Amino acid sequence: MEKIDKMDLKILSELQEDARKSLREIAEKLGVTEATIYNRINKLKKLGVIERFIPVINYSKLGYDLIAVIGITAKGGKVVEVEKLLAEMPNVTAVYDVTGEFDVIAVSKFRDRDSLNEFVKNIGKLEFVEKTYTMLVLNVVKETHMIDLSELIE
Amino acid sequence: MEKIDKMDLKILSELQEDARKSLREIAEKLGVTEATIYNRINKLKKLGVIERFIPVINYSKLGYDLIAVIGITAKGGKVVEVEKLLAEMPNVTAVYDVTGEFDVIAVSKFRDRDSLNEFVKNIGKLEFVEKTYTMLVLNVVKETHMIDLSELIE
DNA sequence: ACTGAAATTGGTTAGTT
DNA sequence: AACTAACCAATTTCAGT
Repeated sequence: MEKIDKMDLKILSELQEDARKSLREIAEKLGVTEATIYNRINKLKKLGVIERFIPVINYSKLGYDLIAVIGITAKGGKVVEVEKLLAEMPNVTAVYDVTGEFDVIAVSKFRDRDSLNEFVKNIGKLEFVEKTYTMLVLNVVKETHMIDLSELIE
Repeated sequence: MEKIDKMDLKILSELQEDARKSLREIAEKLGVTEATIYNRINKLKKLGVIERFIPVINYSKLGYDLIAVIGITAKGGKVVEVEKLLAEMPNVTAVYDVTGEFDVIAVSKFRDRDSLNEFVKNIGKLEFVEKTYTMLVLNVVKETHMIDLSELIE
């Protein structure tokens, strides 16, 4: 399909600042018309570069105060099965297949200690799970979900 | 103004589906007027429940194909300094202060092996860093940045 | 707090260069 | 691929309840 140029990256960068920013505002800033921005954003969605638009919610303010990073080792060759099970769980926000001591790293958020404990115990009991290593998050220092694109623009 | 009720959670849930969804659409779905949705969203922003709106970008399609989860141990009492340095780095998307073998877990994304190698080496050289453990991400199984709020709504 | 309507601003489409 | 221009839709404000 089509190629991503600097105008596209600039639009992405504007949306990173505020995804509800109006097309008109972006257009003015980048010196093109609204229709151009409109078409470019549609192109980026079609290409799958923009997957969706989401609110960044402070889940802590909704009571989700407990975060755990969990390392999991699967029983021989069963990594994919374990990952699938983890990915289905609504409290799990990230599942990474990784190299090293663990096969999988999962990030999960809970409203109370009981839910977290139950979750960890259940994972440990899963048929294909060899061992788990739970790291309780004491403080979220950074969580942007984004990469600064400025190095690609100039 | 203060407390978060079920209407607020329903609005958040609608925005999780699509943060650029129009106030009119949300209003119709929830059986109230646009102005109500408008005021509620502003309340949620003011309360810090909604921090911002962002596009979910497929960074892999922009060339950021290398992801690493890095465990870091800081030298005696210097955890905060290490975290601060990590948080300042543009390629680092998450920094968690954790319990266990490591003091800090960082997630970072790169465009090439050299950048990643350089990054890991630089971290290892930092004054306050005792040791690092790099887990290369082979596959992103899940990365939603969101928690399903339905358990709080009904 | 919510509504309803007015005023303002934004999104979308078609046609043109 | 981007612009103009028109049209329609959505956002924001505010008086009234």
